[in-house]
Amino acid sequence: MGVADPVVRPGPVPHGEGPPHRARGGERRRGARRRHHGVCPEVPARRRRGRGDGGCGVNEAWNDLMRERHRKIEDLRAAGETPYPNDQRVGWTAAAARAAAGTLSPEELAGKAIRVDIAGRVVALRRFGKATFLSLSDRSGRIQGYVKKDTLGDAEYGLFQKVVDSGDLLWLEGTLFITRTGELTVQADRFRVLTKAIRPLPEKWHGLSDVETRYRQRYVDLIVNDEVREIFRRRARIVNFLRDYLSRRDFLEVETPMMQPVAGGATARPFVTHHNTLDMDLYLRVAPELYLKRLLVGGFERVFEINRNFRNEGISTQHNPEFTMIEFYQAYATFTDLMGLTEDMLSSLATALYGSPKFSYQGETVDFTPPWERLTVAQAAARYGGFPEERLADETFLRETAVRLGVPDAAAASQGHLLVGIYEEVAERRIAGPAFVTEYPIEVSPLSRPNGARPRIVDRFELIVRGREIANAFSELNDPVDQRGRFEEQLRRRERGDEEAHFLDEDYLRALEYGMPPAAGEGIGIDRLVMLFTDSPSIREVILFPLLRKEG
RNA sequence: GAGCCCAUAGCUCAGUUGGCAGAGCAUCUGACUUUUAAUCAGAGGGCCGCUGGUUCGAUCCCAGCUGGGCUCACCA
Repeated sequence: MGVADPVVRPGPVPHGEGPPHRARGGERRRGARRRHHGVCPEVPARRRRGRGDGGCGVNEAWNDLMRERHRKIEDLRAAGETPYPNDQRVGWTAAAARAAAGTLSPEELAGKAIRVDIAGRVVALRRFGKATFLSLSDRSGRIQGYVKKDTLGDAEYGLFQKVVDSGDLLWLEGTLFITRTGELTVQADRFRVLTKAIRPLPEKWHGLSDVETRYRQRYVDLIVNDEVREIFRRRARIVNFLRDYLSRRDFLEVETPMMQPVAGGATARPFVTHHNTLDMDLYLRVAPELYLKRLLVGGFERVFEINRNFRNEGISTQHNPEFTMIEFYQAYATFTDLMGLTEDMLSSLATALYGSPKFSYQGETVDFTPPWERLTVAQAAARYGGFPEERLADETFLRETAVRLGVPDAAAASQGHLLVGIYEEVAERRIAGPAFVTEYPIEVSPLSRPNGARPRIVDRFELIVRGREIANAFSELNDPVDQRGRFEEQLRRRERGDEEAHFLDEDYLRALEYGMPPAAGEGIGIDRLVMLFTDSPSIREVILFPLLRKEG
């Protein structure tokens, strides 16, 4: 290697000329780092130790902490070890070791001399010269390891001291015992570095709290913040519960296209992508609805899908451009059947998670004990807006109120849009719930079945919990002629500039013409449900990798 | 898209009425064989987000930009 002292010989630097030589104080160090593209980076002389460390192979951008750790990789190699072996089998987990120890007293445990071998991330190290305690974290939890010189031997213990850092992945084999302070511990007589970490872990006490770093480097967040791991474990549990619940009731799980030639099934702006070979524009789906109902036509009378939808709209604590929904459809059922199913499903889920249908969200109690409140859109608007309910049937009143409340496009909107606009403005966010809001106007529900007695409203409900829409369900429109008329109305809206209006899907209409059984369908926002059940204030806390702008 | 707030060491944060940049943890050196935020002594580590402006001098004041957070708008 031998980069002869690269530290700077800056040529004459014209005064007052721009970077990188603006500040004289910083010049030496900066110069050293910057001036050697593609060559071995500079390592302070006192750290070189003539061992081929810190030389070529070391990334220029690495800081001293990382160079130090890279040096330890060379130390490992010098001791005949590889820093990234993949041949180590692991017999135990932390939880298995705990289970094996059970409630044995320290003496009983010592008597049984249980041998275990575990692997995991070193998340804490407490060194005492000739002995070291460490905390090892694996998929099942944490367990303490104890490594000491007279058990390991001088050479092995010396290597351990020299190369093992917090953040490394380590394998230990030894005997279980309980320390004086009562902690179950693996007293190791063998160890092996399974992966040497170059980057240091965040601080042990405050951990990683910078929200941006937590989302961008979720891997670090998951390493150090146990409660974050717990959120995503719980998310998996929730999804499994729902899948199991529906499967047991004879629903078939299916997967339908995420890339669709026509984006349908929801009022939303889609993302557009392109298939090169077919030279065809495709939309990322905004909903699986129209495909799932094609399956009803096909004879799968109960289907569900758990998957992502994509909506090219705003980002907030409630919205991520891609989000997960479960949608399910049941033939020969109506939206009122789905109210019962939803009450049962979600109260059972709450009970599975909390042992009770009651739980706390952001300091408020949510109670999923059935039956849940039912109220109409007009009742909710009247109650929370302080209007007499009769007046909400009067178009002039609706329009004036909507304009006053700042409902978008209130001047031109239909009566139904005005009512829903007012409801959303004054009522939705104030409904504590769980509540089924019903009697949506037909204009805002182009895929729903009209009510038999009152054709201006549809047989639909939204489930509101803590002011947020958690689910949306309706009896499905299966009259192909009516559906074509609804699509055509959506096209007229689109022509008037409504980018969220539905497209007309000819193939879907063709499917309806073959006959779709009467059915009801429901979509539940998984992310929002998980927020509720993990007490998370932001949707980004329950999505592993939320969308962020490109890193600067 | 708009308003408000934030950006300083690997992490968590102080700070400078504008004058060579600070702490704790982490790292390195030394002591230490039942600790768990181990302890003790010493050392190193900074493009103070980026680009300009003002100034003798900017991490600090001003402007623009980038990224993030919250609220609002849109939406589920």
